[in-house]
Amino acid sequence: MTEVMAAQAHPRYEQQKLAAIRAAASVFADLGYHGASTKLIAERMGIKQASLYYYFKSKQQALAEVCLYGLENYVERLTMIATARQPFAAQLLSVFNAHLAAYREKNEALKVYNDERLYLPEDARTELKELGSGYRQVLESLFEKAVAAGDLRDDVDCHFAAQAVIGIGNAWGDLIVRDRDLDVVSIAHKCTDMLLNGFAPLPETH
Amino acid sequence: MTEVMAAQAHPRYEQQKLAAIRAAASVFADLGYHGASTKLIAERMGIKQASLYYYFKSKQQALAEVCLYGLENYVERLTMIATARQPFAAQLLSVFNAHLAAYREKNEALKVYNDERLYLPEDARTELKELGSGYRQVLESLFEKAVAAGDLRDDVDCHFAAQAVIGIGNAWGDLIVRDRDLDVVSIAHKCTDMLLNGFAPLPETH
DNA sequence: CAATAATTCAATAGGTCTATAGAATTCCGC
DNA sequence: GCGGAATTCTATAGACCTATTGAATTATTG
Repeated sequence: MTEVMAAQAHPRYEQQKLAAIRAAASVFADLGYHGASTKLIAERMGIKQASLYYYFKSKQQALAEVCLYGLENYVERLTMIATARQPFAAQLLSVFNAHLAAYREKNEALKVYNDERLYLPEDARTELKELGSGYRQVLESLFEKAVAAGDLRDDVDCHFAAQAVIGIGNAWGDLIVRDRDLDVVSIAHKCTDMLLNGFAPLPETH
Repeated sequence: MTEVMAAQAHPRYEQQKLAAIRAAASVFADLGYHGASTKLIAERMGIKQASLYYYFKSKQQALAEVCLYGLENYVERLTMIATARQPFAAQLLSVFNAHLAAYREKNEALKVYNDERLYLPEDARTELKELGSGYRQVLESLFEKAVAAGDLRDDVDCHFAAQAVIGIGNAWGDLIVRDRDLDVVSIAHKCTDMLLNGFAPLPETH
């Protein structure tokens, strides 16, 4: 309700607000929303617990903002990939690369979005839901176009395919977050190859 | 330390202990480990909060037991599938069927194992780790055998493949838990087809 | 540098949670 | 139905957590 938050223009505020979101993302990612304490979030950004409430109205709002932050530019990036004029295989590779790179860069916030958003109240979730299901829909229509263009088998279930891409991406995303040695590019290639060609040997083409 | 727990033989105890594990699994699945309260777990099984401590030494022990319960027979079932004499494609289908069916049957405990086990202390996690990585290893060697037998391309990264199967299975498992209308068998078929043949159209075989 | 605004703080109210202790109740063989 | 064991209960200590309040501090601007 207070317009304090809207009174930006102060660079310090913006900077600290971002630090607060990042700290919250980090703690939520480590301990989960319910396991996290505002004290720890504040400590991780170097202020006292009560000061956090200068940037968040409540712990729940912090979660909502972390989730939004995690999705920032995420759907846009996918849309750009989907509208680029490229062979489908290259697009799919870009999708995996972008998905996995997002985990590596903003890993915590995205992880929080995936794992903790369900603890948000209904109304806060609807805003996210649009963004999130937007992601799946863009992916789905990318597959549909590829089927129409003959780049994919015409019996492909595009809804299934989109879910599968997200599932694989998130599964590897989690592993990537935990193990910094894993190579994003290599994994993206393998995911793409698996989805396109499968693991079965090529039939004899004589 | 107390031997009270070991003094079984009382059918009532076994029955209530199981009910306690199931109630804990249910609440942990809904709210996460940290979001769950012993009060709610007790309520969901129809007793008072303090009575729960007759069955669990602590909330943490409850989590450990739920996770173990979630993995029960899980690796065994996979091992049976892997050692059966069947075509690889049939085995892979069985793997997905078993994985998804496990989610549907004991969905809560398995979900808890996947999502909440990281909140267990080191020592409690090692026991689970053996079981869990056993699962991946059985899967991995199943792929290795298939490669050796020529049922799969010889450039398949079996570690990657095993992780992918688990990732896809868990992703769909989560969806299955939330939407009872989804058809396990149909999804298992699509997963198998995707992994084996990919989505790309078959090359012309003229 | 004075005044004003922005940011951070200490202190705490009020709530919930885990786990324990010991009393009350239920169950069961006899 | 009696007596002891098994199970469940009430009550509560002690810890932690969120959010508020109003004061203290720091930054900014004229």
